[in-house]
Amino acid sequence: MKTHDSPLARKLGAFVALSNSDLGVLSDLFRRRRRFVPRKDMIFEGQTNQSAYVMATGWACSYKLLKTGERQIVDFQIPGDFLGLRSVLFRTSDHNIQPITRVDASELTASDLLSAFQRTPRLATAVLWAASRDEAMVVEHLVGLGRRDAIERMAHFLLELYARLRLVGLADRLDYDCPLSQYMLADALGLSAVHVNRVLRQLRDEGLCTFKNGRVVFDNYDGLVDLAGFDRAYLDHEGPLLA
Amino acid sequence: MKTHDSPLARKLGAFVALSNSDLGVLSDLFRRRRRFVPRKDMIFEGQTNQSAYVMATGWACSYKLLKTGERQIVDFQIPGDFLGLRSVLFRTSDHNIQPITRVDASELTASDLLSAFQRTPRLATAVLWAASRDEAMVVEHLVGLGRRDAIERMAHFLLELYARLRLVGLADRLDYDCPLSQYMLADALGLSAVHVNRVLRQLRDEGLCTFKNGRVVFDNYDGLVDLAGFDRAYLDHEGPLLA
DNA sequence: CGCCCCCTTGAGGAGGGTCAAGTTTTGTGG
DNA sequence: CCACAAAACTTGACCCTCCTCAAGGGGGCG
Repeated sequence: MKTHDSPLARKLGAFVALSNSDLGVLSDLFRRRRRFVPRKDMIFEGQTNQSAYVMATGWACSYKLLKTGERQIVDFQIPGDFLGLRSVLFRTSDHNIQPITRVDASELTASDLLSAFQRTPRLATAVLWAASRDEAMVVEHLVGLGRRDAIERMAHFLLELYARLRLVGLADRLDYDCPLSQYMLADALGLSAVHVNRVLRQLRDEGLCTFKNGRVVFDNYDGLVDLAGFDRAYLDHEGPLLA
Repeated sequence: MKTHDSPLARKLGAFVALSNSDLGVLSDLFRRRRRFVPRKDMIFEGQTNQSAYVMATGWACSYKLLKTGERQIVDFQIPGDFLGLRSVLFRTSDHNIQPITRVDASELTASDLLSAFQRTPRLATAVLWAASRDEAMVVEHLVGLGRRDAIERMAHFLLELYARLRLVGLADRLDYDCPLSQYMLADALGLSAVHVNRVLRQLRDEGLCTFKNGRVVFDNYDGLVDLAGFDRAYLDHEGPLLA
């Protein structure tokens, strides 16, 4: 069955063994497909009674806007990720989500989720695991903004993205496609776009990593890991159910 | 009953109306009291099968350490806050928690929580609200590190703390006791301790706010809100049950 | 063809870091 | 209650990251 190969199934399956009936319940969640176009927000701050989504294809970002008009990107979402999982349980969204590429996503209501959880508690565990991992990524991002300099931040970011994409089968041995502009990287990493450009050039010049024309290539993976102080522990985060 | 006045009951009660039986279930969670001393971590990274706690009195902080030895404080915990709520559902903790003052906290196991939730679903909703608010605070903190300068960051931080303390009855009209050292502020705000000192002096010199000898006093609250671009929306975050 | 977005590079400046030295407050033991 | 040590706070001088401003080039699309 095709949906058993969905990015979400792939991601959850890497940490919790899912039975065929778990997978069946999971694929039921994918019925209401919706499509979104780049640059038109799909969820925005202050909106109430918001749906949540599971990304099937495409990239998106969640962000907040300051009074001054500056933007801080909190996280990027890739296939298999949940969008707005928190806003479905609570009344209003506290952030915006904007597609970066064309996005296909399945819409979920709170009752879809709750009934799926009742049918298979193991799936509930897996979804909680995913939510916990998302939170761990936000915390790691915060640590980077507070205590890493520009080049370490960039290296760490590119490595994290690689690990996430591999998990859903979207990265090859040592490279991946990445539709993010230098402006988006700047807003995610708390830098100016100009400095992002310089940092990328430095990584290239030092033979560590090349990001050009929408593709990231690791020229020296170990060197990059070392520079970034990258430790995958916060991503692997074994699930509570192993069997 | 005394526990009906606990900081946690006070906090949850501000957003979800809790019945007497809800409050009774809640107070059952406070049976196993434990005490911790400053500077000895109560939860640490990598530790498995960790308990969670509800703070009754005292202050603590959650933090991560970089390879280089630098520290980034992710959040502070005050009375009424949960500690390590995530680690109780998942196997290993991804951060450390250290008491700042003497801490009295009630230990909770996963089964304590789940059985309480079964007895009163409204309490489950309230706890989820609290967890969601904690996550919103982490996101707001991330935004500050990425896009606010030092003085805005400090102003925003002091205002957020004030709002949190008021909610549990630990702040007076325009001031509060605060046991945080300038070193801790530095590690939370992504600054050096020296610069924290200068920023505090600037706030004082400009007649906005005075932080001295463990006490924060707002000299010009509105001016500070304006400087910080502070918007309480992410804290108020109305619960899903109003009645 | 022209516009818009994105990338690139240079020059100059500001915010915040580091180092260093001195002062005040807090905590501990006698 | 005092003496002393350890933290915590304060301030100055200097410097480095990263920002801002500015200008130019490439590529995709209506």
